[in-house]
Parts: sequence; structure tokens; C-alpha cells
Amino acid sequence: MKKISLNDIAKQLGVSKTLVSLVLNGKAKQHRISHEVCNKVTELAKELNYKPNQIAKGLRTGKTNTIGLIIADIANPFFGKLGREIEKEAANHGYRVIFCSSDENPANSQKQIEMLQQGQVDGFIIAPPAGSENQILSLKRNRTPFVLIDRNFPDIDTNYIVVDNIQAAFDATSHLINKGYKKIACITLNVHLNNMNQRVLGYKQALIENNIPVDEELIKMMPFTHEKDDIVEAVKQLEPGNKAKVEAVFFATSKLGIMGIETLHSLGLHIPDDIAVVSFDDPDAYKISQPPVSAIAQPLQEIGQESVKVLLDLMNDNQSETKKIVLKAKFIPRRSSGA
Amino acid sequence: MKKISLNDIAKQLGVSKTLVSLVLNGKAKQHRISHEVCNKVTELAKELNYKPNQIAKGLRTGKTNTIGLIIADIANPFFGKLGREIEKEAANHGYRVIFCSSDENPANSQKQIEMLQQGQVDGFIIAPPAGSENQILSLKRNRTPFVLIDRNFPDIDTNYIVVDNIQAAFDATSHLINKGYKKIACITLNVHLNNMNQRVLGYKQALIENNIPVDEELIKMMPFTHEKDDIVEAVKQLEPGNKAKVEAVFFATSKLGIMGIETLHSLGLHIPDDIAVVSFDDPDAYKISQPPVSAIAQPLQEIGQESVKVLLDLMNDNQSETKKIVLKAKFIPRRSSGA
DNA sequence: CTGAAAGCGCTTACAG
DNA sequence: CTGAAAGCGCTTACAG
Repeated sequence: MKKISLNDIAKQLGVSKTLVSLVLNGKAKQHRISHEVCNKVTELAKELNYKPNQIAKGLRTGKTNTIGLIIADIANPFFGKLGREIEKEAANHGYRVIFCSSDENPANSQKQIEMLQQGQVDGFIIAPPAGSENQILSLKRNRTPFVLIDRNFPDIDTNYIVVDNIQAAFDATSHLINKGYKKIACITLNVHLNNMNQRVLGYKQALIENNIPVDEELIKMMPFTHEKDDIVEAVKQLEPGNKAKVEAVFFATSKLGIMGIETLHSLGLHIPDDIAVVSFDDPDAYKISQPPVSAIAQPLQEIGQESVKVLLDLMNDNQSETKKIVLKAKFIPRRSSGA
Repeated sequence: MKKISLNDIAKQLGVSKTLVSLVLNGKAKQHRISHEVCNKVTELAKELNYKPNQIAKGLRTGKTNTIGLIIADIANPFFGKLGREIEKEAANHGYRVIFCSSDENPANSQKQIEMLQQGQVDGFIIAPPAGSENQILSLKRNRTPFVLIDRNFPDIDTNYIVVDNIQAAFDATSHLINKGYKKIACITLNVHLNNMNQRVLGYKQALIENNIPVDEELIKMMPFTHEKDDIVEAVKQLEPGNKAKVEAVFFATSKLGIMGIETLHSLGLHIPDDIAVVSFDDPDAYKISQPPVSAIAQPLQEIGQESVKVLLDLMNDNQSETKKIVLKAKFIPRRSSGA
């Protein structure tokens, strides 16, 4: 079954490709093409199950109706859910999306961006890894439409959709303080991403506002590629009885939280009696965990929808004013913090 | 910064496009192009940061180096992790992947396949929803390369990579029986997918082999779009004390399991004392759950790698013999079933 | 060793 | 109202 082309239809009907193209693209009226011809074309196209070749169309028009999405890891439920929202919103507008996982490695995102820039994609939605500033600047120079999500570079003027990380971390930490916890640890990633910095900042601000001294020893930075062992080590250092008694811990990502909670359990510690827990992000795991884990839920649907919308505006209007959108993340107290 | 093309290079060097194309595609030797010219071309290409337009290349060669992946839902951690493996293996071979979530709805997968068949993709990896047999047959008729994953249609001769669902379900159920449980419920999806049927079959076979009568009342079928309420209802019907005392439950998917366990907890039931639990698939949630959940882990990396390899073979060789690969899934006993 | 030309399947001025 | 022609950026016989 050979693919049929515009030409096939044109020949069978004894008309020109131009005509067929015009009709099939809904420009019949505008070009005052006769009703009769119009119908003939539409019918035969349907009969032959004609599907325009998007590659040819793309070459000609310079549009591919495809979005490149670069995130840290599609296997991470946070990005999985976010990716799904983006896919959904894109599909609503007739766009498909190519997924790329960078593993927070700028060399990877570089390769992925270069690969997709070779005419494969009309624009990008990117969660840029630390150290990818030059890539983002290069996209700006090329005038490639793109929008950042999850994190952004404060020094670079770009479109972005993020959440208020400071506020969210502040809320979660304040909640712990209100519950009477004072020795509160923070486990975060040691990557230079502004969202991570902000989470630590919010944590510190809550302490300071409540006259609790910030103890840098209680802030543990994990490499992004952290393995179980790293977490075990960090958690052990925080273990109650070891030096100062730690009463609670704030995990800055759900991946850290999941591994950390697993470790706490395996050390025989009880949550929240021995140590209270709150975490950024709200994967399913936190709902079935016993006790359920207090978490900061990001508005994934809104982030997904907005990022696609902003990108589409950009690709169509080529507007110059950058859109900087900061959404609220919601803290959900559960039993892991005595709620 | 305008994109630069083959022509730009050719003009600047005063040679033909043919020459440039040949050199850049590594066919210089084969066409005995002089070393000198060869170097000039390579250097200028690098200097101008020339990137061939893949769309143009695709139109000419009929190859896009893109794979279409159709799964139920990328937000589901099982498919998220599987998708990541596929993305990785594809990237290793220079392929990108377009992700589509069908939500197990054949109308969706139909639309997605049609969309991607318009020249956008060289082949498909598909987890076909129930009722999509005609789409698969149509792909066969078109001679579109594709491979099925996670489930297949026994009546259609296709390439596929699946796990031995019967064996895995049998193992998990046998484990429960060995632990002394007799009244074992099964919560599954009411979709007509052979992998789901096989999971129930394995469950039944284990019962029969141990002389435990199969009680159809203990097999609950949920719609794929199940909400919390459906699970609550089903679990309540199984609640110990309600009619026959149910001692254990086998969840046929992790999505069912996660919701089910959440429900058991909220009903105040203790796992495994009040009711033991085993589940197909092994999301992170099961590891931090208290108690950790006994689970059937599928070999995601192998499924991902094999599916890409089989597809690539197909696209290159157009070989006729179908590859049917059945991998083993591994049961991991944890404390939720008294392990 | 190198180049002119055709063509992949479209869209879009342009002309009539 | 309709068609011939150019061209998007490549690759690949073909010819010399």
C-alpha cells in the first residue's frame, strides 16, 4: 500500500496540485474555487484516505508541529506527570512532543538541543541543568522559541514557568516549627540550580523568622546522581543521639525523600515519633506511606498548560516581551509531621 | 543568525553541493574525492557550525530517525521508567522518540498512529490498548515497522516483547499460599488485554494447584479509569468480617495497588496482620511503604532495549520472521505478605 | 575526481 | 476560478 500524494489526487481528477492543496487546506473560499471542484477533491481525498506528508510540509513551511521537551528524567514521577500535562496540552493544539532526559547533565542537554535544532522542532520546553547557561543564551541568539520550566537562570532574561520555591519551603519548615520541632535538618541536591537554592533559602528564612539559629551542619548536599549509600550516610549523620538530636527533616526533592524515608525505616526509626518528615513534591508514594508524608504539591497541570501556551504564543507571534510566571505550590500536612 | 545550508558551503568554496554532501556523509573515499577538497569542506563546515537539516534529509531519504512510542500513560511510573529505557536505547542508535499516551483508549491510539504515520516516524513501539486490533493489522498491511510491548494480540502474528505474566502471577499467589493464606482476593482491570487476563490466570492456577477453590466473588474488575471511589468500594467488599474473611489480596497493577493500599490504611486495616498484600509491578512507593510491599518487578531495561533493537532490525533489514520475546518477571517478597 | 540535474511532497506567489 | 513554476534543503543516479 503505497502512500498517496497530492499529485495522485490531482492526476486522478485532472486538476493541478495547487488546487488540491488549496482545497485541502481550507483555502477554497479565499481563492473562490468552485463548489463542485471543491467537493470532488474532498471526496476523493477521503476515499483514498489521503494524509499529507508532514515532512514535506515541514520542509516547505518551516513548521514541524513538534515541540522538544528536555527534562531531567522522564522516569522521575515528578517529570513524568509534568510531561504528561505538556503532552496533553500540546496535543490539544495539534503538536507532538519529543522527550529527552538530560539527567541534569549539561553535555546531554547540549547534544539534545543541537539534535532537535536541525529542523526537527519548532520550539523547546526546557528544565535547564546547572551549567547550561550558554545553551540558553545560544537559543536566544538564534531566536529559537523556548520556555524554561521548573528552574531558570536569574541572570538571563527568558520566558519561564516556575513555582515560588522560597514560599513553599518556608511554609513546610514553618509548619514543622509550629509543631514544636526546632532541630530541623535539610537534605538537598548540591547542584547549582536556583530552585534548589531557593528551597534551602525558604527553609532558612523560616528558621530565622522563628529565632532558631541556622546550623549549616544540618544542611546536607547530595550529588544529583546520589545513590542509596549517600543518603544512608547523610541520614545516619542526622540520626537522633548522634551529636545534636535532630527532630525533623525537610527533603528538597521527592527522590531524596523516598530514599531518605526508606533509610529511616531501615534504621528502625519511627516517623514522626523519632523524626518528623516533610518533603518537596508529592508523588503517589507519599500517600500510601505509613504514615503518609507531608508534602509540597506543585501545580503540575498549570505548569504544563502554561508552558505550552507561552511557547505557542512565542512561535506564532514572535512577541518580544518575556513571560515570567511564578505559581504557588501548596503544602499538604500529613501524619509524617504530626499533622 | 540564519541557518546555513549545504549550498552556502558549496558557494563559499566554489564547489558543488554534491561534493559537499558526499564529503559530509563520509562518502569521500568511496567517490575518491581529493584529500585537499575533502579537508576544505570539513573545516568550513565545522567553522560555520553546519548542521544538516534533518527534515530535508528525511524528505529525500524517507528516514526520520524518529520512533513513535505509544503507551498507556507516561505519568504512570511503570511506563515512565520503561519510556526512559526506550529513550536511552534509541538515543544510543541516533534515534529520538515521540511519546504518546493513549489512556488505554483505542480512539486515542488510532489518532496518534495516524498522526505519526504522516511521514514523521520510521517505526513504532506500541503498548496497544484493548480494541486496537484493527490498527495493528493496518500497520502490518502498510508494512510499517512496529513492535508491541507489555501486551500483544495472540491472534495477530507480530513482533512483541512481553513478560511471562502467568508465571509471575502464579509465583506471587503461590507465595501467599505458602505463607498460609487461603482466602485470596484479586483486584484487576476489566480491560480485555491479554496481559491482564494472564495475571488472573496465573492467580487462578496457583489456587487450583493448591486445591483452593476459585471464588469468582473475590475477583474484582475495575475500569481502567478507576477512581479512588471504585477501589474503596471493591476493597470494602473484601473487608474482613464482611461475609467471608479475606486474608490476602493480589493487585494486578501498581496503580490499583497504590490506591488499594491507601484505602486499606484509611479503613484502619493493618498490613499484613489484617490483610496481606502482593502486587504486580514495583514502583518506588512499594519500597518506602510501611510495611514494604511484596511485588513483581518487570525487567524494564531489557524490555526497553530489546524493543528498540527489534524495531531497528526491522527498519533496516525488513526481515520477515517475527520476533516474539517473553521475559521473566521477578517476584520480590517483602513484609506486606509476611515475608 | 567533480558537477548538473532530478526529485522527495508539499505551498505559494504569480500570471492569466 | 485555475495552473505552471519555483523552491524548501537535501541525496543520488548519471555523465564526463
